[in-house]
Amino acid sequence: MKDTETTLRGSGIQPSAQRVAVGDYVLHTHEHPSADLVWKRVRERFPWISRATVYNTLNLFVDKGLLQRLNLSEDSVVFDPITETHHHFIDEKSGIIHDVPWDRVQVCNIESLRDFDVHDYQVVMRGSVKATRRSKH
Amino acid sequence: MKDTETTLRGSGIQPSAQRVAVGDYVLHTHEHPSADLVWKRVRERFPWISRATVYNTLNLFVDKGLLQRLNLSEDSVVFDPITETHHHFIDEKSGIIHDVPWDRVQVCNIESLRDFDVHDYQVVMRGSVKATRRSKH
DNA sequence: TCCCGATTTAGACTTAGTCTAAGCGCCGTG
DNA sequence: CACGGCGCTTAGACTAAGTCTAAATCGGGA
Repeated sequence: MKDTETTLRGSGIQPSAQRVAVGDYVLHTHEHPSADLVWKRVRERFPWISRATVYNTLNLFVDKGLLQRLNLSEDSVVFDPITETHHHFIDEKSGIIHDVPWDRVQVCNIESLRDFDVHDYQVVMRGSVKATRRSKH
Repeated sequence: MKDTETTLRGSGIQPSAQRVAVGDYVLHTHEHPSADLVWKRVRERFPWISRATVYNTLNLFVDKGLLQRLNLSEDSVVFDPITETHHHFIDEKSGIIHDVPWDRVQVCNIESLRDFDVHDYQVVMRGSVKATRRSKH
């Protein structure tokens, strides 16, 4: 796992103890945490960190392109480290979000839309996880 | 435009003056309103309606399948009358959501996902609206 | 008409997130 | 080493969106 401090510098972010603590967790997780979950996770190691700092840091990471803010399911805004583009599948029962690799589905005719200049897109799927599915962790 | 009262009965909802007022607006709009915008619009005709009633009614409509709750863009939960499935395009500048007809783009290989049972999906696009676009209204 | 369950209401409460003002810490300079 | 300044962090107040509660009201069937 790449050194978080290096990653931050590479994106023009001045590292600090708090920012590295947030980055250590949120830039390497697959659990699609909400902002408050990030706060909780980071406090496990840095109990003194404040809520405002976590929010500021997450917003900073989003601005600098290290993190993506996702608004996929009800009642939750969620963060996802940016590695490569991918799709999302939401388990309707649990609300858990799974990543779907970019090349597993294809979207056609995006470029034929006359009215829109599409910079970015993804497929959002909802449904249930098949019983045979093994846990990803 | 189909009679709102009939639509409500058809979905097993007991009509009331307030519910019809909310339905008259929200079941026929294309402006993808937030809950508070619905409240504002409905109050233009029924100034005495309360916030709680609007929220209750919207939730009821969602439960009964008349309305879809969309979480597409930052800081907004938005309602969309359910007519037929369609995709969404979000103007990155204004945040305005546009409907994209279902057959304008195609998604392939959804059924090849071994781990998931997909009940429902859509393509969410972001970008800018081309200058030549005529207003839809 | 009366009654009972369903609906509506105002406002308190909760939750997620932002803002503000003060304090702290780190770094370069003299 | 002391100083000064800027940027980071902090606690807590504030805001906005939405839910909950308890009381009042409505409306349809016996």
